[in-house]
Amino acid sequence: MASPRRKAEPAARTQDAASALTITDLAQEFDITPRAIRFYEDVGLLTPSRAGRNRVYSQRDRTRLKLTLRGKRLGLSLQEIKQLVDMYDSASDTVPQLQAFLQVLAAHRQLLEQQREDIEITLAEIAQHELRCRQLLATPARRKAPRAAS
Amino acid sequence: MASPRRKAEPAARTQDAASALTITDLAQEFDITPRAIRFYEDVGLLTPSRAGRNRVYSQRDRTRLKLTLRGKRLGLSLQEIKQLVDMYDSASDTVPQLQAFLQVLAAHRQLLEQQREDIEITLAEIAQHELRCRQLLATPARRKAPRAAS
DNA sequence: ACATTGATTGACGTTTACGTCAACGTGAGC
DNA sequence: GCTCACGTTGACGTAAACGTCAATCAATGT
Repeated sequence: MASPRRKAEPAARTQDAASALTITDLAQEFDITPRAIRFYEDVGLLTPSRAGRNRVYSQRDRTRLKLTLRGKRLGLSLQEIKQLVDMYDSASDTVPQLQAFLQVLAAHRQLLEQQREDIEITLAEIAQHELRCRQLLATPARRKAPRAAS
Repeated sequence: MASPRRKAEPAARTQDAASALTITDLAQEFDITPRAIRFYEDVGLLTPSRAGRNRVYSQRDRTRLKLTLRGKRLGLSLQEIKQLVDMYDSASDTVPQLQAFLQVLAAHRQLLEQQREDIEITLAEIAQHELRCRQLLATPARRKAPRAAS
């Protein structure tokens, strides 16, 4: 309980050394549970190497995790996220592959543009409501006047 | 099968007449199933009146449904949506209520602003990828050149 | 009168995205 | 040698958001 108990790094076994991350490193950095990270691995979003039994995460994994969480904030399913992220570092080279690629990109772009519009509208409405609230709070306490707006 | 089979509208029983909507009306308009609409009612998002056993939806219900679906596109849960939508037409009048109101609005605004940022970033990346794809497709068929980018 | 069409009410099933718990291994430090 | 914190592997549980029946009822066309 007293000693810092750092994980000693056995002289960089096979990996890059410096960029090696444990599962709790990632969990803490992104404020999620190890369970979630393992689940993302099951889905195929992460593919950590192993040091014995333990998972070792590279910077590539870290990036993919970051993208994953961003996708989640946008309401995408893990499958959709995988589609995107896989393409991000696959760099296909055949013509039909590239065309399919473009299809998926276009679909996602449309979705995102729709979302952006929804967000703008909602933000505008929220601003309206905030304004009204503040005005009501600013009025000198006229209690309960259920009049219709003029 | 030949006759249009419209639902005759029994001389506007108790409601506004013109704005009366059936569940399938709504379902078709918003391209969802009646089941989903009933589910939204269970959650408390919709409160249709009844014509006998059948549900009758007002324009208010229609609006709330529209807001609901917009919320869903933004990845909000039905509970979160209910929070927002309920406030939209509740117009509380006590000071603590208004302050709580503002709290919820601020929270949602923050969430939406985060999302907007995520979307901008993702759209930018997608644009990048689309560009790269199109450039690859435009190159005069040099098959498989696994060179690193210069 | 009767079949058809549309709506309703349970009730159970399903998918997604993890949470939770148990049992076990394991290197570090005392 | 023992503990102990950290990690792993199942396995099962769960909440959200409906889907999918089945049974039933009600109005309507013919």
